[in-house]
Amino acid sequence: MELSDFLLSLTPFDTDELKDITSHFEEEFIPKNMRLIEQGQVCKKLYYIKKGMVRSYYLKEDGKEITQWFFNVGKFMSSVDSFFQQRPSLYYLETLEDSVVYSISKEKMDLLFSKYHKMEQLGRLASIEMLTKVVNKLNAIQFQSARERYEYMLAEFPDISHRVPLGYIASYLGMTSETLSRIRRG
Amino acid sequence: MELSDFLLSLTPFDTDELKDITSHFEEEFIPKNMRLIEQGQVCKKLYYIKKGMVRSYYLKEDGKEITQWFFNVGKFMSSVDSFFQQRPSLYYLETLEDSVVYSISKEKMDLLFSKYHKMEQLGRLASIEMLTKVVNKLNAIQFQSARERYEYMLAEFPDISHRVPLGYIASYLGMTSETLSRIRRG
DNA sequence: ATACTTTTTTGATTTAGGTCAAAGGAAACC
DNA sequence: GGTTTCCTTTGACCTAAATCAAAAAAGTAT
Repeated sequence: MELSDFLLSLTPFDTDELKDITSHFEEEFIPKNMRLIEQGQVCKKLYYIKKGMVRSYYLKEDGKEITQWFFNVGKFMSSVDSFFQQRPSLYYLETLEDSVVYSISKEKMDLLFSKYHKMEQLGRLASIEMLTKVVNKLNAIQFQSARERYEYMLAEFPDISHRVPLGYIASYLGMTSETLSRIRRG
Repeated sequence: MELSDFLLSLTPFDTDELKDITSHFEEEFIPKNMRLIEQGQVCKKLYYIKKGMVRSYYLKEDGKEITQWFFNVGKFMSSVDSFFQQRPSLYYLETLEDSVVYSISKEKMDLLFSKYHKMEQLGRLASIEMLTKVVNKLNAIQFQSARERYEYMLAEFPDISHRVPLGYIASYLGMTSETLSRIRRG
């Protein structure tokens, strides 16, 4: 989906507004397995994913990677609290495929927020949408068996489940690769 | 904290705006153990907690209550996606103590959102704050031992941890009452 | 205070899923 | 094409936490 269509799906901008807003984004081509931001850095950009896929992850004390979220085509993506509060990111962001994204800096985003009332609305709606999804995952993780969690994943991200390494999905679901492998076997 | 101070802490409203906004809220006194909304109902109000405490919970298939969140004094509280999307709530909301809240209907809230650009901003900031907290909990739950999860709880809600029944906290943390009791023993 | 209900604690037992280790398979690289 | 490295699968074993059950403690109501 094009950025402008995505924006329209959340808030009824008129053509001029849309043109102005999208002009603040920059297109970037990012190859597979590139980091967009490092743990500890302040996240400077918010991204819209035009093509490809991205994950956020962090390292546990023992050095193990924990995948925290998958960001699919047609969504905003960032290390959210790092971007909005401009503090060090707890996560890495990394492309899982060759990707095309539109990026915008915090300064430009703030400018759009203050210029357009509707842009604030969009920000609010997008945040609530994200909040709903995270709460969903939390419920899935909190009291379900490993198998049920995998089924939640299949329902929530059907396309992703077979496009990324098993180990990433396992840690996203709070289980080991071995367990997920056994679940998939049946 | 008074509602107006809370609003000011997020967004710099001027006095007239603040007066108008707070006038749309209604004060309500709600005794302990009252339900503010039922699972399956559309949530009609957003609340600010002036005094007291509230929890959200849902019932698993086997009838067990799972506490999903604790809402403390000085915060907004609602069945968020039910309120904003006006669809059936997945949760109950129930007071844990005699409480005083300020409530506002969806219609009035939408009116304020469209009247004041800054109100949208406030909505966005409050959503992101909530999002950050839920993500925190998710990380705690996803890969930590029962004991570590309890320690997260002590850090995040120090005041709550000893004010509500142990069973509520246990299910909030994704463990049984027995396990939490053993953890507390030492 | 007394009886009744609900919550918490404690102990014994079970089990889902983790850990460790090693073998197959797939990608990536020269 | 053949190494090398990484990823996934499989098996054996172990452990944290669940379940079951029953006693103790704390609340609530009469």
